[in-house]
Amino acid sequence: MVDEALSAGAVARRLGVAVTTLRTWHQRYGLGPSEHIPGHHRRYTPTDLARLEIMRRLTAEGVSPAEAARWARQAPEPMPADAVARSRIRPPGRDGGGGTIPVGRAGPAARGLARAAMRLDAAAISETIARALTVGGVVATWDHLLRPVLVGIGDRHATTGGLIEVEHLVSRCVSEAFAASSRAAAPSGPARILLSCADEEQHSLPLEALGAALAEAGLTYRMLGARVPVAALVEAVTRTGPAAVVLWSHTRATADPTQLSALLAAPRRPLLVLAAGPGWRADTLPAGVVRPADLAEAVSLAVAVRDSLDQSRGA
Amino acid sequence: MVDEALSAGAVARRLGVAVTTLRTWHQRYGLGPSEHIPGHHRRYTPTDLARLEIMRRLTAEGVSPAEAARWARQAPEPMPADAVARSRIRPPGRDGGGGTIPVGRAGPAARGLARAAMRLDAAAISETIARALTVGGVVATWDHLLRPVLVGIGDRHATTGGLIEVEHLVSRCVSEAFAASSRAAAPSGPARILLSCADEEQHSLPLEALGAALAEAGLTYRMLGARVPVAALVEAVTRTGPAAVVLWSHTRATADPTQLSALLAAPRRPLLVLAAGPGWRADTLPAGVVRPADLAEAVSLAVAVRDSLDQSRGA
DNA sequence: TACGAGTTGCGTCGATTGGTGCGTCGATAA
DNA sequence: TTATCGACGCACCAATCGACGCAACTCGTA
Repeated sequence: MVDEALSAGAVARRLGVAVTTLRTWHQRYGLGPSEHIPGHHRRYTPTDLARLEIMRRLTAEGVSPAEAARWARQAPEPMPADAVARSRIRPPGRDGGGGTIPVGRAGPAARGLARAAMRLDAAAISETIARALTVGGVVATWDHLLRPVLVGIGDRHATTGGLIEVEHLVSRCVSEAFAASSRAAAPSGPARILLSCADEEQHSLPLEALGAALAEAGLTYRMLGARVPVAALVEAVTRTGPAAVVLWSHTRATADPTQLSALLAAPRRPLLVLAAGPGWRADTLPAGVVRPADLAEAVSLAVAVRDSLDQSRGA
Repeated sequence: MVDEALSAGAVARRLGVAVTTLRTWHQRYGLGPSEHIPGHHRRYTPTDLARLEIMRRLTAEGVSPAEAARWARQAPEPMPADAVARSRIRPPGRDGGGGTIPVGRAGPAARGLARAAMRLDAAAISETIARALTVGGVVATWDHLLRPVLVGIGDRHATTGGLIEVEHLVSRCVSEAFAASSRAAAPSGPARILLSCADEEQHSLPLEALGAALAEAGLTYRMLGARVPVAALVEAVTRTGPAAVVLWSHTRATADPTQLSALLAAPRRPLLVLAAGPGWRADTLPAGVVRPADLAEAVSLAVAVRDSLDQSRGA
């Protein structure tokens, strides 16, 4: 009594791909039900499903679909994922498809992440990010994995108008991963760095990346989050007296230099004010504000502030 | 005990189906009298009748007959459909206590959390929440600790206009805590529950609480997050075919019943559609939508859907 | 830098399959 | 005598089938 014979639709739903894709995988790669009479409906046994699961996992790791299919086809038992991840060089094989996210030459990991995102596979997304974080650290993960994928999703969303769910899901997973990373390497001591988004700015992911990078570098910080009004920001500065403040602006619309001036004029003026993000324009920044080019520079600036503080205190 | 043995015709008349259909249901789905000698007449006990009632109600709601039969067959005592029907009648509505600052009577932990929040002390906030989660679980923590504090902050913000940075910081810490909690008790298996905010709805914290509670209960879910347009939601539903969908609306402005109707009209209609949050109005909800009163009820409803398989053919 | 070739996911279309409710028929239990 | 039984078959409809094509991404080449 094997009631586990899943239909094509059920399997597609479980994997997160379209039904037509299942058919394509069957006829292109031979990844179909073990017994299938042409013309009749496909009935996937648990074994067939396991094969497809392998296919799903490998593609989520960035392996070319053709290659993944070859592996899945002759896979008597679940294979170690390490061996796969280790072989970074992909055999010649292009990639694409209507529902993919452009990641350029950001590497197979980014490609896999994009695929997992498209099928709303939160588990695979989180796993990929977590692995990248432990292997390459926060800065590298952000620059070479997360940012390309996020930019790709953003571009696609800007042109087609869709993919909003994908964007939200990925953002959430990234946020969670950063939070977990920060928590794992959480240093102690007073927080002397304040991270905040500009007023009306709702993209906080880059700031969270910075926070995770700071935690990784042994720095403590305070994160105010998105959409912080100037009054609230100044209020927080005067109350906590941070050594450095990072203000993130993603677009020009939220990059009001007045906010930076307000920071510089605050009662307890921070040693360092960083205007981070592509929103700021160099020629409109008030004097005394530093504009880091990328995540790495922001981190090194923060580290420098910490060192100078330690030195001045003679600790 | 055997005094009420109904004949096939009586049962058929009571259910509103043909007699032959009863026979069909017996031999196709095993939904027959508990003791039946082949060739003899069927005698339905009240228990058998209850099973058939479940079958009828589920199919009337649009559930696939095979699936409905599976529910009805393996229904010991607590029937999900019963819970569903019962929840239609709203239990005595408990609005979150009309006081100005409800934190006061929410216990010392809430008071301490509020104080840490005013201090912008992220570490203390996170620690308090984490301890509450491990001690009392997700539901209790949400109801007795987090919600009072969040409501209190929200009220303050509504009247004074300040505290935005506090609100953000606490939200972020809560979000992180839920993420960590979900990750710690992360079950495996295909996600059969979809969590999403209504269109334009940007409060996702309650949904994250629900997610954490589901993970705690051993359920997997998919979280779409805030501000999900109807099109994206329907797209995700048709793509992943969840058994249940929870749509959160915090305020009336975001509670458009059209979104629920769109869910019910989706190609692969979910078994259960939950309209969660104070935004929804009971009298405007389309038929077939359940409105849980609180977090605990939402969790129990989701648990009821757990064991459902999505294949439409029985053993 | 631009462009064509190879890859790949998936939408669309007309035809078919398979699940479902129920009517019918000869035989049988009540 | 009547209601029901088991078996068979039919009509309806959603899901799926196979085939085809589109769009988009990558990469090699000019």
